[in-house]
Amino acid sequence: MTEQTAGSRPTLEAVAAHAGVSRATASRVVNGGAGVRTPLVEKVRRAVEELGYVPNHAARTLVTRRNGAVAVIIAEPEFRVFSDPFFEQQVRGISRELTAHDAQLVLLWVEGPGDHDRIARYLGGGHVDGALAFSLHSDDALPAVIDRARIPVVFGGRPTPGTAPTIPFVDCDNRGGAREAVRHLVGLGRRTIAHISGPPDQTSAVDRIHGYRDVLIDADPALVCQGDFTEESGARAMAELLDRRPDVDGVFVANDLMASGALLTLRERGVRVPEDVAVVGFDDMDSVVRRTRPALTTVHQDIEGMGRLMVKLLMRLLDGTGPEVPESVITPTSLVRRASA
Amino acid sequence: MTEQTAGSRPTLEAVAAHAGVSRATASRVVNGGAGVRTPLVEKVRRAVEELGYVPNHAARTLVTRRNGAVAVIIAEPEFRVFSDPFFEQQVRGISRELTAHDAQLVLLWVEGPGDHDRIARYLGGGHVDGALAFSLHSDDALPAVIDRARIPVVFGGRPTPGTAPTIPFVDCDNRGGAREAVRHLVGLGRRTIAHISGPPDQTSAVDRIHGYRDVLIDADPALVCQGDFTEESGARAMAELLDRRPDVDGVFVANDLMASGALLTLRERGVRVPEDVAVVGFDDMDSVVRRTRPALTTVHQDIEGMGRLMVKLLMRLLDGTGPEVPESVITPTSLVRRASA
DNA sequence: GAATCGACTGAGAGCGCTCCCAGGGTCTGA
DNA sequence: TCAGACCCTGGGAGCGCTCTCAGTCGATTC
Repeated sequence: MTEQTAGSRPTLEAVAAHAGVSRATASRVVNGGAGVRTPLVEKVRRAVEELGYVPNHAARTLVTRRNGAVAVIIAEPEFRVFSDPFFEQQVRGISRELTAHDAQLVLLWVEGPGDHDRIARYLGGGHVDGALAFSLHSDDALPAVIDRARIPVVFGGRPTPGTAPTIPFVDCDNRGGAREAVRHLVGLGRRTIAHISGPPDQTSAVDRIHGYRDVLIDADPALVCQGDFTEESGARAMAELLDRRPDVDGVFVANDLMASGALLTLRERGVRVPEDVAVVGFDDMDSVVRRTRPALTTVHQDIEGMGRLMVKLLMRLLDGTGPEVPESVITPTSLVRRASA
Repeated sequence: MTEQTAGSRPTLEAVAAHAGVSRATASRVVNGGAGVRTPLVEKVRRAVEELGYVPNHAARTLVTRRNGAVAVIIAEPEFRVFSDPFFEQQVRGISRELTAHDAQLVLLWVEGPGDHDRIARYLGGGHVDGALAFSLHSDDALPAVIDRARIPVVFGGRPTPGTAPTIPFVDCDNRGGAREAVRHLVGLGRRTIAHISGPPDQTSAVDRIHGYRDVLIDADPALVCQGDFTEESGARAMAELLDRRPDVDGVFVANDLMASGALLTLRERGVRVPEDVAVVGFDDMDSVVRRTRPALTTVHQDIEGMGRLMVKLLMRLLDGTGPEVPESVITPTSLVRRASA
């Protein structure tokens, strides 16, 4: 019996032969060695080492029905989602946690509805044990596509109500964070507090408005101006707000990027921050916060931690541990006080 | 949700039975249907449809020894490689081309030397057919790790000489592009042309200096000032250059980001661009070029195309088509003339 | 009309691994 | 010293698919 076939990699069979044990025993050792006597474990380990044995992943998956890979679905309906620092941090958290679980990250990049079929086929094809996706817009058909694949999925961000009710998600406490931001402004003695909101088809934006309204129940509707989460839109919204209500003395902006834009407008108009108008952002995005003048007071969320949490939730789903449909997780936010408010 | 086969998914066997053919015939149809009579093809197709059959990837891989996945190795020895627009574009190109080849992208995120073992094991474990990696710094041990895995690999960017001699790469014509940039400055009648270079442990930076020297053989060494590819370093280098040689009337900067910094310094010092000093960058990075004043003349490279090319090269390696060791590809660059030179 | 040929089809042998189950060895208690 | 209990170990049966190879069947040719 030849031990090592030239060319191809050694198999478990070869390791077993080399160690003088059966394939079953070799397999046990390779998978942790529980229930195998120490001397045999040693022998097998040595054989593995000497032969440079690496388990064949496909063969293992075929019988275990587990392949140790998780898909991360990144949809790019618009400009540069991928290089968004928010995404980067979340994906990093996911990657780290996945590594800790010895699972692999398979990137599924969706460029449009034309890809949905491909994605569905892939997810359904048993290539991955589960998937992580990000809920973006309410008109996105992706959640439905993913749902159809019938594999465990966890969302990053709360999906639009009704889109995917059975899928657990991880989101930060957008509403609570917004409330805290607004209360902080109130606590500072501000009387006329405006809100620059994000696009209404994203739940995070909607939740943040709700948080604002929770505190300021009777606020003048003219005090809410909508942006689209970009810096320019924040600048524009701030200008409009200033025109509508020159008496504004506090602004809660739905994200840091727009807050940065708002700060620019305020400076241009000669409005002092925080003396005349106090500004609070949301996200505590490092790359933005570092460069605003004055330093931005904002609502911090642990983005990387949310990524890790998504993986943990998914792993629980895969293990079958915990409740059948694990409840979603809302992570806490905290206000970071800097100079702008 | 719907009923569908309780528990496990239908197998080829089931499809065959449903269609009244053998497993072999069903397999042929699923894999293109060549050599099967039309009525049978129809029958099998219908069975596949009705049963919602999806091939089991692991089983297929087990016998074909091909798994249709390619690893993209992203090393992050420093701050935010991932959200770098350069990377984003390249990865997008890779992703698109991979999809066109029906292959899957597996992301391998390397966070440090501690991960090397994991990566090596993964690459060697038959999880992927090949790998794509980016050569970053000369002191990086990653190329060696990858080389040891003995699977087809293609690099993005030329590796440091001696690191991985047998691995093909895709790089743009850094030297030629640099030469064109400098010649353009010469053609503009500039006499004292400086160069702001990148970090010397990256081949792209080295090649660009070489290109500069190719044209300006006798240039004063004081005309070359080193940066680290960041905007700030470009600003600093420009300041130093101005101090050393106030008579400078042209600068070739090794990348756009540093060029943007240089432009800032020039403006601060009241030096007119391009009247007093003409500036040429490198990369034609959209996000940078769009915001410089004046608009930056720069050397364009097709980054997404390079990503696609990496995949094409790898596919050729996997197919066994073409030469045993395919030669690397150097993509052309082109000068984009804008206002700064 | 029979022989030859070519085009399809299907049976069966694995790919490399895990896991069930029976059998053998060892250890303990009487 | 021997039976019974308990551990280990190894044989063997697949996991679902591809692929070779032999066999079938209709068509073509003389």
